[in-house]
Amino acid sequence: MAGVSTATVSRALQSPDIVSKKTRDAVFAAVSETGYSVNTAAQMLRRNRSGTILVILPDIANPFFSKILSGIEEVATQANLTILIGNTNGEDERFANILENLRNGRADGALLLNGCAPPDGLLAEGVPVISISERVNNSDIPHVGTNNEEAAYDATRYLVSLGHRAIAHAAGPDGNTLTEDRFAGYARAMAEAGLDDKINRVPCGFSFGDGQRAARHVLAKHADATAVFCANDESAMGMIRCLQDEGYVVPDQISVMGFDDVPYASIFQPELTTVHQARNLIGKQAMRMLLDFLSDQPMPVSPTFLEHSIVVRNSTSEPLDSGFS
Amino acid sequence: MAGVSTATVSRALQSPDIVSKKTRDAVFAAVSETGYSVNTAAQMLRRNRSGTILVILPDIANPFFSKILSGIEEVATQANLTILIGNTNGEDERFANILENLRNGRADGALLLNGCAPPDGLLAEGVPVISISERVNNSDIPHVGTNNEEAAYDATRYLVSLGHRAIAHAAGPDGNTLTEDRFAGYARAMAEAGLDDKINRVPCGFSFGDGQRAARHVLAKHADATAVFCANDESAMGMIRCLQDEGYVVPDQISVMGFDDVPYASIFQPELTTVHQARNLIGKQAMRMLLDFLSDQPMPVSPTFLEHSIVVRNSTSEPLDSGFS
DNA sequence: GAATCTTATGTAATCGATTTCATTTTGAAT
DNA sequence: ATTCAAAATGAAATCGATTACATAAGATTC
Repeated sequence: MAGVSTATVSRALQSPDIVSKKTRDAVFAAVSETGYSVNTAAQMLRRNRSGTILVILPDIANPFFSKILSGIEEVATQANLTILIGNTNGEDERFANILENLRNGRADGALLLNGCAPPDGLLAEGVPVISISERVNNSDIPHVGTNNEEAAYDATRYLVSLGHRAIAHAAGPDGNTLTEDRFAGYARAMAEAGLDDKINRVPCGFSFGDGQRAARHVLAKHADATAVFCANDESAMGMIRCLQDEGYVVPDQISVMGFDDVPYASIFQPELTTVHQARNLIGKQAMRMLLDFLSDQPMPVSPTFLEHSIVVRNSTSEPLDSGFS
Repeated sequence: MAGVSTATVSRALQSPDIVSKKTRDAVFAAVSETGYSVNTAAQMLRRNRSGTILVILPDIANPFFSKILSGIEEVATQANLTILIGNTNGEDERFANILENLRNGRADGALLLNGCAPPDGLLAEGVPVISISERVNNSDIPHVGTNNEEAAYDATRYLVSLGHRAIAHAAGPDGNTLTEDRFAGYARAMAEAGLDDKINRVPCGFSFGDGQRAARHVLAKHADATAVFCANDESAMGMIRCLQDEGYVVPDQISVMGFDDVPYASIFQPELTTVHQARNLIGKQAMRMLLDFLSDQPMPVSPTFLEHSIVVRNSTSEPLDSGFS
């Protein structure tokens, strides 16, 4: 004890400026002497704040999320907030359990990366939540991410500008807003180029294996395609690998484009042409918005979109005149 | 309120069996009616337990850690524990901040995946800690992982068994126990095969770029090498890519072997021959041990090693008689 | 039916930090 | 030196769940 009351200790630690220099020094000295550390539980209880925000994602191992996470962490750390990561694994029960953290006070707010609306009643009243990357359908949850429709439009236009006409789209999993947004952008660009009759939506998915399967589908049903725009990078790599296994040369005979620009996109052979998302910035921006909510700032109603860009590498080129044969 | 005291509510929720069926039902009814949720802060304060364990790792984005994490999570979830992830980014300051969670009561114990000893005094007294994967030098922290010396020995023996003689080792970063253990296993296998004079430790690192740089080193200084055993998969991929860029064919002219068996090892071309670590089991085992500590079981003194295995894919083959030229 | 033992519940203290309110100290102004 | 405002501190209530202890209700035995 430094000869002062606990009240003064608390003040010295939380708002050093309202305490006289003399006692402040005494308190800090005692703190470092004893190795005292504020008890978080008591603080949480009294303040009715946990100083923690919950990040909910479907799969921690997915490299797509890692940069977003770093962005979130950066801002959270600056603001002295802890982040608690909840891995849903795509399971509703896990999701529900994770949301419990908002009701029992373990977290003050949440960032939602799994694109699922919290079931009715599971979301505590007035708890700030922001969705990232994947919009949540039919909900008024504020959103931060990439304008997927626009980005897919740009990607498709790029392929068109190379001279491609028969461009297929390997779409993501059904019931996912990313899938719909990206398909819409693709379809718009195709229509605008007068290629309505070339619009081909190939059912695919987001995994490497999905891409391989979709490649066989393309070869079987759309053999005239000279380019495929895939819903994400992983499926694009699967698509390419399967095409190569079948003896096709990418991009000479068929161009393949991805979406996301994951770290591996530039290591894969051929290096992947793709749509770059500003993942770090998305994370930062979302976290900043959540901070605003936590200090009772008003919520924006329209989604916040961050810049995307087309990254041209070696998986796309001008088509052979005849298409591949 | 269900007509009972708060004490009874607490009992009904925490140990349903010591409460009469009638009141138990009444309490549960009231709970689901009101959507009541136990306040974690108060519970933590009173119990002097957070029900949280801290997982400290250097880089959340590293795919090597993801499977370990899933294993940890599985066991933790079963035991009704929350896991808090701390990302050090390799920075000491971050590390210190993260350890603070053990002293302020936010977490009850920790799993250490960064291979760094907690600085003196920063580790709260009597807090259980287990190191995973990377041993912590000069410390008595219990350990769970792969026997790296043995695994590297097995890997090297596999290359020897293919007929290789001039086998270089691209070692990991200095000052890392993994680096030393793996080099030791390599050296032991080489010596045992009468190849002491062929032992070549090439400075490398764990990243793709490190592997590329090390490849140039090998070409420049050890042109007789017919095989390279790399410290991990990522550097092995970099090594292969650089060799390919220089016009060599892997594995025909030179074999390259990795370590870890990360997800990408089987997608990379050529598919990577590597050492598989039971990462999920390692995570599970470590978490189980931590649970034991938390319930005052004694700690094991010797490290717990889980099975590893050699996964043969396409980046290794028998050497050309003459080595590459 | 009384005595005894079990089981179920309530009362009240407790965990540790924060904060309102009251009190004391300091400093400035006259 | 006196007065008054401002600044610094302390006392005590509070957050919500748990639990030792006390008491009440119920079951069991004779």
